[in-house]
Amino acid sequence: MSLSSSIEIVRPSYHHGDLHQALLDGAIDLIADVGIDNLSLRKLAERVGVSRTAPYHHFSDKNDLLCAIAAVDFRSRHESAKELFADASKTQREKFEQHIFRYIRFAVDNPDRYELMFGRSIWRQNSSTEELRDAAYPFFQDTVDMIRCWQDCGLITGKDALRTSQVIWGTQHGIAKLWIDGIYTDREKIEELSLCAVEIFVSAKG
Amino acid sequence: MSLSSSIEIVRPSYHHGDLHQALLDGAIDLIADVGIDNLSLRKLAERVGVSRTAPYHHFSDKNDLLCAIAAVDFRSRHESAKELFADASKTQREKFEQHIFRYIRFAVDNPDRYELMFGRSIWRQNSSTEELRDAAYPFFQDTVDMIRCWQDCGLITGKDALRTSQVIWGTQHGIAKLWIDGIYTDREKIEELSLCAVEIFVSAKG
DNA sequence: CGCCAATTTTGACACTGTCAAAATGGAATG
DNA sequence: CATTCCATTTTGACAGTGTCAAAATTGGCG
Repeated sequence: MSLSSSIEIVRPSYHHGDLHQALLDGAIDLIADVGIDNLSLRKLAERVGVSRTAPYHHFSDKNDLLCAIAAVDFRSRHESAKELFADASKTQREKFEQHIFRYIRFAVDNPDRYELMFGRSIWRQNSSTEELRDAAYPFFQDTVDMIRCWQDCGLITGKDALRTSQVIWGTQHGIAKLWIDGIYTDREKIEELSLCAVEIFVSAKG
Repeated sequence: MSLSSSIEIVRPSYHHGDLHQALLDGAIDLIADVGIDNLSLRKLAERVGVSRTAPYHHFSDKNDLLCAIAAVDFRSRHESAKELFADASKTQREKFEQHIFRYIRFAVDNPDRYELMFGRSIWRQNSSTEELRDAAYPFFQDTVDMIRCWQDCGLITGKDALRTSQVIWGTQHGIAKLWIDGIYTDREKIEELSLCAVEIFVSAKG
């Protein structure tokens, strides 16, 4: 309302500039450094320059923080998928192939972030935050709609849109997970593997 | 060598009867009780009736113990798969469907055991034990051979045996993981989902 | 200025995996 | 039988974790 308020940067919090955001940024940095398994709230607090328990006034517990980080990536993936689907310069077949490739490539290139997004810790037994679900479910829903469209135009099998979509999602997820968890080790062959999957789904029109 | 030795039960260890085996058995019990995430060596030691650090003389660390438990299940799954494949009373199509169904059903019915077998903790960054690899790799290899056979008899697509096998494995693993990790929640539809996957792979013969 | 409430810190607790050193007890040897 | 030996087990300890309760700080508002 005063003159100064229109110039000053808004400070949603008091002592720290914006500890909430700083924690999210710091967490992503820290995960990149030490991996998702070695992420601890204490290390994060130290990196941000704050005491051990300060984060608990912005996130109810560790799970809450993890959900918030994952939500950021879900929104980003959703945007990427929508952008791909709206690209008029590509054929439907190219879009479907890219859909499969991008998903797996993101997971393989960002194993810790993917592990967080789809790992059991944030989803198991109703521990998912409302914010997380609000970010993830529309992403899932839009993916089903995309698959349905590719069925309607005869690119892939048309028996049941939801089930087919879930099978394809499972395939992407499974390939990504097997590599991330270190069971399947041959990274150079991931693209070849993705292509094999695409061909199976495209050829399955009966 | 003496008379008594032929009657007495063999005791491979000294103080405890067979702590090594008791730890393996106790761990499986404990996992069933508290879940894989809440399994701790201290709780395990207490349940077996031994002090905190006793297990360290039979397993070099926690990872070593986890690998040993997983190895037991890998051998068991391998036997089950071989038995199915050798069943002469079933058609190849029935065997393939059962192959998919059994895998996913085992995972869904024993989420903690499956999580241990295929979770990142025991496979990531060369932390897998030689015993674990000796149990798991032959299982993987035989699975590829089975898929190759189903390709040869024209049941499923025949482009590349190894890649196709990996895609199918990925699909099974992905569906199982999405359910276990709590992302896909509808358990009653798991069978329907499995069947949808089977039909896609079977119809994909081009 | 002084109060208030949001924010942060300090202290503490129970729990984890794991190392080092001490204790134990069965087995072999004299 | 007594003694020594060594695998086995225990005790003690340490660093690290998530998280709660209470105290302290700090900025905004009346």
